[in-house]
Amino acid sequence: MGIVQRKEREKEEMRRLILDAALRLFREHGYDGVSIRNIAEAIEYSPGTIYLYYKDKSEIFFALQFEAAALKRDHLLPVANIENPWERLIEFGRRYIDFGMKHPDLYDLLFITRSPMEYIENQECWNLGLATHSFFVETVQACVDQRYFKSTDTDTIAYTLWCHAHGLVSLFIRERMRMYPEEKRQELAQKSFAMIVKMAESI
Amino acid sequence: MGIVQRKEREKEEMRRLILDAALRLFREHGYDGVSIRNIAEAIEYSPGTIYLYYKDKSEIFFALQFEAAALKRDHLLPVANIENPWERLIEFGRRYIDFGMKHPDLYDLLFITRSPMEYIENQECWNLGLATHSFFVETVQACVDQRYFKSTDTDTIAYTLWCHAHGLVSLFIRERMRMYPEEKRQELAQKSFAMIVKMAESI
DNA sequence: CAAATTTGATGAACACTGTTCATTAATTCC
DNA sequence: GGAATTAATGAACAGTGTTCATCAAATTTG
Repeated sequence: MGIVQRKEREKEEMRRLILDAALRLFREHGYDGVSIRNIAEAIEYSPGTIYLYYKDKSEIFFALQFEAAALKRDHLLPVANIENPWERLIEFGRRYIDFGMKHPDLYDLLFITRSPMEYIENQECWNLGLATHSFFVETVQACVDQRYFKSTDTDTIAYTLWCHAHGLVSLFIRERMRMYPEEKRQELAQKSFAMIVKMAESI
Repeated sequence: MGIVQRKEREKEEMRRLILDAALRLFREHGYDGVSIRNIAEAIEYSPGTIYLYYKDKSEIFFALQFEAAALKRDHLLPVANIENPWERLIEFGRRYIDFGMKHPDLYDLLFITRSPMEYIENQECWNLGLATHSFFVETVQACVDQRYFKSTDTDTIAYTLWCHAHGLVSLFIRERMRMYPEEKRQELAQKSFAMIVKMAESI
């Protein structure tokens, strides 16, 4: 009776096929620049078939968003092994920015795109992001506890650092740094990270 | 021979009519959520008429983006009267964030939305933004000249402050602060601004 | 003033979009 | 092998941006 297992596997493969094609196309042309017919054509199936695996276009987007959140968590996970909270915090920041730079499309999906996620909640994805955010705030809290900062306002410190990192990544990937030559942008980003770390030392 | 003037005026009125309707609709439903037919219906004209005044949908977007840039400049303009560069810088930051909070749709248009502006350049709008950005960097330079900072790396200082402000505004208006209760968000934003100012004092 | 010309607005048409669903083909079960 | 279930199809519907021949009104010309 391996049939039901095989069917399950085939269904999973098909969903994988759709997701991979969709991510590639979203990457290249953006959410609105890609049609269900485009995805169907890419995987050599008819448009209607897509709807046997995802109830609509936004559900494909949600699935990708969830994967992005998981990938981001995995990208940040190694940080948890760093004992010293101050070093952990710095490495968290470095890796957060690194993730955004390396996977602009995924970062976009998670923190910038408005597409569908406006009204419907992508609950499981949100929970994943929440966990990562909690870990971040806890790290800041540990720094506060060990007197790495003069201030004891954990939330504001965490939020301020997050603003900087998010601003840095999103200005970068949404092309709002065109006043600086290509090669200067990366350099500025690195120097700015170093600067915010220095600044953080004196909060 | 006032006919040509009247026609010119009528043409301008029609463009105004279209832009006002478009901005209202974009505000409510986003760029992609609004069709040319929606705009046409709102101003009680046929879809084809729109194309007599704007060559395509993206040109309407560009026109709005330009107006947003002008509005932002006007919002920041009073700052130029502040003699002391440090106070000028702080007030610039406050007003920048204030603009983003008060006009999320316009801020979005200028710094987040990707819609068309990807490949085609909105040159005049870009120039306006560039001028504002130059003014900002010059203010930082003035602070550097007068030894308000230990660091002399004007570009990195300016960029770091911009990252924070942009991150703050864009996290806010793209609803990525839902882990904090409604009333806490505004408070966090204010505290964070105060904190970055304090931090800046010790760069 | 009437005729000719220019202008402004129209809405049908084209190729596209997301989505649904009756029909068909393949597979599984008995 | 025949019945029942499942998977895939592609036509159809209502929407999209955009174009364009057509028509009516306004303007210019004779």
